[in-house]
Amino acid sequence: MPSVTQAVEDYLKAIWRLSHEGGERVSVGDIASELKVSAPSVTSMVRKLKTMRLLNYERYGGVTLTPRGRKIALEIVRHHRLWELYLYMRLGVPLELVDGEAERLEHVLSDDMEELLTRNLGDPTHDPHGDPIPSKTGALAPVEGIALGQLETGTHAIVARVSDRNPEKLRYLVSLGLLPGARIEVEEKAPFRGPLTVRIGGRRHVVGADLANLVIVRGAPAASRSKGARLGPGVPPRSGKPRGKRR
Amino acid sequence: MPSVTQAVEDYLKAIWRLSHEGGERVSVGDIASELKVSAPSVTSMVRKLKTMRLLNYERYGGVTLTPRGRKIALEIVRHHRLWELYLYMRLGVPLELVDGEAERLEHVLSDDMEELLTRNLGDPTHDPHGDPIPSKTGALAPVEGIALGQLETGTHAIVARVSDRNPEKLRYLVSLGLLPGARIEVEEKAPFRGPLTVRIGGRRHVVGADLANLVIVRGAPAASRSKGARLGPGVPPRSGKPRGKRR
DNA sequence: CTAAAAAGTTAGCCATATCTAATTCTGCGT
DNA sequence: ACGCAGAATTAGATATGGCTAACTTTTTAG
Ligand SMILES: [Mn+2]
Ligand SMILES: [Mn+2]
Ligand SMILES: [Mn+2]
Ligand SMILES: [Mn+2]
Repeated sequence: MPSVTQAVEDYLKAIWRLSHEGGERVSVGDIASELKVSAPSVTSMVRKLKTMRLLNYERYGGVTLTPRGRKIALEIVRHHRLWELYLYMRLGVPLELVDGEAERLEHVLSDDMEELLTRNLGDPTHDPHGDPIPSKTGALAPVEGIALGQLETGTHAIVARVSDRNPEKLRYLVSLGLLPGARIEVEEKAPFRGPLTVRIGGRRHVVGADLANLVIVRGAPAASRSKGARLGPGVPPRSGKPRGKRR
Repeated sequence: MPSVTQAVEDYLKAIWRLSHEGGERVSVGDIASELKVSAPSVTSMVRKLKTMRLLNYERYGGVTLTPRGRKIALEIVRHHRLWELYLYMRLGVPLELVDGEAERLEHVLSDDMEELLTRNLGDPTHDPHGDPIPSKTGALAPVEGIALGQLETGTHAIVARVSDRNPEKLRYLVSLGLLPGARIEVEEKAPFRGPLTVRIGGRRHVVGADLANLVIVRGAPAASRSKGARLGPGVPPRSGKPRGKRR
């Protein structure tokens, strides 16, 4: 009987993320901090979601998503990441702002619009932070790679993903040029979780361990020419025609 | 103390429209039908808006917007029309669908995004139906022109505006090519609110009086070169024209 | 093994926004 | 001038989602 409101969508998405994509059990307290609401609010919502058969829940026992709940969560994640990419590529919204904007837009995306967005972006697979975009059917590519902080001195790599949980930190990472597609080399790594000296596009930067662990990298594909270079915003701000005529 | 929620925004926008852009008094009943809610809902909302000093209201006396209320209404109208134009021009959303989409998106547009949208569209002055877009400061160009139904036989004109109140009718008008920028000629007008025979881009159509009054036209600027031709979507959305291909 | 601490739940409120049914105004027609 | 029909308001209820304070269960540490 109850309907899928914006609050319901945000809860399901939060639980999906906290359970590391839908598997593990999630505690009431974690949901509360993730969504910045009180624990009683979570208990009450979680009981409602149970009656809607969107998650499994026993008192004092944490929650897991049902297939139906996961389906809705993935749909919202898809909306979120499509909007992020669109805003970044086509409207030139700064990377550290796209998450906040998408947080509201994700609840406002009709099927028609989703289709148009998808086509306009050429069936994209990843959002501008490097997170995979769930397919319409709910398939989700795995996030491959390891944390920058794990790399040894001398390693070359390409940034695959940057966490967007903290806009401040993301802003700083962006200012270093440490974003998806960037080629990097670890010039030095101090021991005991020490900072890394990283070469990024000509410049050298020292990056603390905490920050370095927000960045996921994958091995550089030999020293060939830039293949995986994710393009920045393609916004020639008032160019009439969106390039490719879709077939 | 109460805040400007989505409901508040929709009420203010409705009142603004019903009062013909903010002047005349509006009755509770009219607001109720416009928003498709019950009269008691309106009474209660209107009392709240009064405490927020967004409108003037006395029991049994109808309402008018205060300057603060009008300011918010215009901001939402601006959002609405910017989104409409953006969706139409850049994403290829069919004209008869943009209003519905914008109805939700209008509540989700940060200042940053509004700025980007505006720039991307080149400081537009009119939405795709031909309605003026309020400026950031609240200035609004007047709607000039007369209803198509008023024209006499033999008149040439250019469509300035098409009402979007009814998606079905709009869809039909679009199929006739009767949209902003179109050059037309009234070939014949039957008396007593009779239908018009109109030449639109090569083709001849018969348009009933009711429909004809949804279309506002202005005089054709001599028979010079097409100046006012409002461009269609910059997106060749997989077909030439936004021929709505509903599922 | 047991007693705090931490986590979670229940109880009771509040705010927002709607509705139906009952009541009260207002303004019009006779 | 008055009564009545229609418009508007009041009364009372429902649904959603959030909060604090108080209580209960589980977990952890000594
Ligand atoms: Mn993201
Ligand atoms: Mn959200
Ligand atoms: Mn419109
Ligand atoms: Mn709206």
